[in-house]
Parts: sequence; C-alpha cells; structure tokens
Amino acid sequence: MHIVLQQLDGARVRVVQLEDAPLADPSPLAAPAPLPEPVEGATDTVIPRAELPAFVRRQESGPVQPRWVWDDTTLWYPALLAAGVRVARCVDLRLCHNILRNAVFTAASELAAAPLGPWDEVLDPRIAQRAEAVGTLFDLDLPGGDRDPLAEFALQRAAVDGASPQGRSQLGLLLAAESAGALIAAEMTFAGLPWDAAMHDRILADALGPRVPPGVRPSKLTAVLDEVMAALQVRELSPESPGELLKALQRAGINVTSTRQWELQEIEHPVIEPLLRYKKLSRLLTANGWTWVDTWVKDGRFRPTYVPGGVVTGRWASDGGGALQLPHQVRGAVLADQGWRFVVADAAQLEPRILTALSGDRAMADAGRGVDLYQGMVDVGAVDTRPHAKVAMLGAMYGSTTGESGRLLPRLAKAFPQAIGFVETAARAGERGERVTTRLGRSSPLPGADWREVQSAASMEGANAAATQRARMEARSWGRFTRNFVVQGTAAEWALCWMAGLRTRLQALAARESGTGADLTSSAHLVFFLHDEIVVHCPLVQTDEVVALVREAAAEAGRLIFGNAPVEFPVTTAVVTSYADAK
DNA sequence: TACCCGCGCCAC
DNA sequence: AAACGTGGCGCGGGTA
Repeated sequence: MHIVLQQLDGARVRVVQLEDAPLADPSPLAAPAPLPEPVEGATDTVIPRAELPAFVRRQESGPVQPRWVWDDTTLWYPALLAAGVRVARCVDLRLCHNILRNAVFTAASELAAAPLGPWDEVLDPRIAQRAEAVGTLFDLDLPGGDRDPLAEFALQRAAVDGASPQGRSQLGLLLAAESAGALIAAEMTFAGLPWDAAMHDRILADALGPRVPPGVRPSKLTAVLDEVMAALQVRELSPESPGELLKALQRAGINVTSTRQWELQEIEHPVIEPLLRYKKLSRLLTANGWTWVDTWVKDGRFRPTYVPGGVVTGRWASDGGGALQLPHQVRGAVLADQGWRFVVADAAQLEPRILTALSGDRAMADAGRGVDLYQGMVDVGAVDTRPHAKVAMLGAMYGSTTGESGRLLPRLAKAFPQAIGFVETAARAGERGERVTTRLGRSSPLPGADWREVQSAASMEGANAAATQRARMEARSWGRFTRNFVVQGTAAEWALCWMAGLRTRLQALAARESGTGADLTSSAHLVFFLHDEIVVHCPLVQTDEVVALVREAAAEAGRLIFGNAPVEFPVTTAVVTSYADAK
C-alpha cells in the first residue's frame, strides 16, 4: 500500500491512502506492483501537521508497512526522526523524477516529454531544512510549492509501466534503492558520526602546535615555513598564494610550471621536503582544523548533509563539512561510544568487480574468485605484479592512454576481452554523443549544446585543423565520462542496495533485541557511507552479528542486480574503536 | 562587499 | 604509476 503525503500549508497535511496491491514483500527494495489507473479506492483526508508523527507511527507498526510517497525526503523525514519515528520505505518523488526524466528506458514517456517543471528543481538541502523548521514551503517562497505529489506519482508509475519488461524491473529496483538511500541519508545525519573533539584537538596540537585563533599561523607551521624560507633564501613568503610561491621557486632556479605536489616531488632541491610538509600541515589546518570542529561537531557528533543522487553517476554527494573527503589524518577522532564499536566494511575492488559482472567476462570472474581481484589477475597470468594490475584496471575504467597504464592496456584487453570491450563500447557511444545506461537504468546526460556545436563545426566541409583537433579532444573527453559512468554508476547502485539491505537487517536486529519503539541510536545503526564503504556504530555485543549482516547484505545486493552471474562481492570488515584503525 | 573562478588537495 | 573518472571545499585574486 502507498500513502501519499502532501503539505497543504504550515499546519495541515493531506493524506491519500492508495488501495493498490499490498506489498507482500516487506523489503524496501521490493518493486511495487503496477498501479491501477485511475487510482481505485483512495481515501483522501487532511490531518493537522502536529499529528503526523503519531499517524506515521501507527501505520508503521501495522503488519505490513506502507510505502510513503512524498515530494522530498529532506522535507519530511528529519522532523519524523526528531519525533522518534522511523519509516521502513518511501518513494522520493524528486529523486525518482530525476532518474526517469533522463532514462533511456522511459524516453517515450509523458514524464520525459513534459517541459521542465518544479520536479526538476533541486532544493538546497539547507533551505529545505529551514523550511522544515518553519513548517511550510510557502512562507519562504521556494520553488516546489506547486508540486502535486499524486499527479507526479501517477506519471512516474506510467513511465515505469510503459518501459520494456526488463526496464520495468530494473528501474523498479533502482527507484526503490534510490528512495531507501534518501531515508538512510536522513537517518545518518540524525544519528551523526561519533566525533571526539578532544582527540581531534590532540591530533591538531601534535601536528600544528597549540590551538591558535583563526588567521594566526600555528607554531609548528611557522617553524616549517622558516625552513622553507631558509632553503629559498628569502625573508618573506606566503606559500598559500600559488602565484607568489611559483615565482619564488623559479627565482631559486627551480623549473616548475605549477606548485602541485606531484610536480614538486620530482624535483631535487632542499626546499622541496619542507615545502611539501608545509602544504600538508596547512591543508590540515584550513580544511579540518579547529574551525572545522567548531563548525561541524556538536555534542560529540559530526552531522553532515548527504545528498543522495547528488552526482550524475548516482553517487552521493555531501554538502558542508566535506563528509566524503574526511582525511585519514583526522579519522583518529572518530571514536565509538563507551561499550560500543564500529563495524567498518569495505567492498573489495568494487568497480572492477562491477565491470566483471556487467560484461560477463569469465576470465576476470575467475581472477576475482578470491578476496583480492588484483592478485587474482596476477595469478591467472594476465599481468606480472599486483600494482600493475591495479593501475591497468583503473586506467581502463578511467580512459587513461598514456604512461604505465596505457602500456599495460593491450595485455589487459587480451586477457579480459569482454571487460575491456565493455568500457570501450561505452566510450565510443559517448564520443558519438549518445547516452549510456547503468545496469539498473540510470542514463548519462547528453552532452551540452557547446559540445555539439564543436562537433558539427569540425565535420563541416573545410574545417580547419584546430577545429578538428578540438572536436576530437572533446569527443574523447566525453567518452571518458561515459566509459566511467557505466561502471561508477552501477557501483553506486550496488552500494545503495547493499546499504538498504543492511539497514533493513539492522532494524530487524534492533526490534528483536528491544522490541518496537526503540530509538534509532539505541541499537546498531549506520553512521557513515563512502561510496564503497560503510560504518555501523553498534554495542560491543552486536559486532559479530553485524559483521554477518553486512556480508549477507552484500551477497543480496549482487543477486538483486546481477542475478546468478558468477561474480562475488567480498567485503573486508574491521571491528574497531577508532575509525583510524580500520585501514 | 559579494560573487566568481582557477588552483590545489582531500576522498572514492 | 601518472595526471585519466566523480565530487567538495578553502584559498587568493580578480571583477561587478
């Protein structure tokens, strides 16, 4: 059963219960049955906003949880979580719209043909949260105030129902997984990542010296800067200014075209070592120093905003705090609560394994039989060393043509023709300006008008060499994007299914242990997600079970997306008190 | 002062 | 190993 929620004004919520086929499968990943058209037996009521949490709680405690249909999870779920209410599953119409609008599977649908409208607008998550606090969208005059969730839901169901049978089942899973991801993102923000500010301060003091006010250079940083200036024989230097630094280096006779690490590393000069040390410390100070802690850590928790579907490929993005780029340097401040542990799980070589499954490459499947795919590639005789295997695979998936990975590519293509052929095909499609599609049906965007103009200009009679070269360069560049899109995007789908399956299992575990009504954070729960890695915060006694559930969910994700393809998705797990000890 | 953009570096 | 995919973000230095 679906229940559609619509915010009418600050005080009232419209509730429409659709009496469509009950969802016998309780999993949030279960694809819904086709919707009768017109909607039969809907009950349409209005309730006060204040009564919503209690209403949702009642529905959730029934024998079969409904699927909540709402415009945007960020507008509904934080308030429910704050009221102590969790939901099992939902349809996030905005996220689903975004997928269906662009998908090749639904290209012929009414939804895809419609002009851009309020469902194509991306609400700034921070504004959305402010709206939540205020209680209404209208007061803030935001885009999205004129969204009709019932009509949109019908359009989306029609789009999916009109796809091919294959497209229907793949998109059904994708939309369910994407929506589950939206729930998880909100729950992770609510729970927060345990963060010990005192430990963070110790890490900073060790590296930089005692805390100083913003704008003041810490003592150890000053000392390193003195070394740099001495080596350059200058009295003043602002290394934070690349332009100034470049000039100073050139004056000292160092021939570099930029001040990037990788270029400086190649230089033999006494200034290089302290300069790189300075850059490292300076980065720590500005990106994750005391200001960062003050801004982002409250009550022992780091609560970033995750943005599901924020990346074209379907990966999550984050907004504020740099959640998806936490340097290893500060992960020591991520400490489990007393009597609790982190279960840190990482999908081993996820993207090459995804490519194996996508392409059905038997030789690569054989190489991936063990936990280490790259070592497996060495063992089957495809490449000579593990580092070579890794750089060659990454190069193949990113579209590298030069250097070591370029040299290794022919051997890789010989050993794994289907896998390499698969990404090459995706690259060629992109070079022609065509869309490519992930396993579950997320399609890449079409290149923009500029790109097309460059291509057509080059194909005109009498096009000059520069135009032709530029067109070829941009075509190759777009090909690298589509080449990577199919792999990165399908990996993101696998990760969503993995995480959604784990979430369901953790919820069941919590219910078994403490009955219903338990708070999200009183039992094992997800606290962090990083593309192919998840962190569960759990009581010590639950760790063994959580590790087992993580593996179960990984196996299930593989089956859901690839059926019985002979590809395994091993996960490495670590049970730790500090995140720094995970890897 | 508010924005914008290139640079550089962090994550995967 | 090399500069090849997706991002966020802080900074300096420019412009409106």
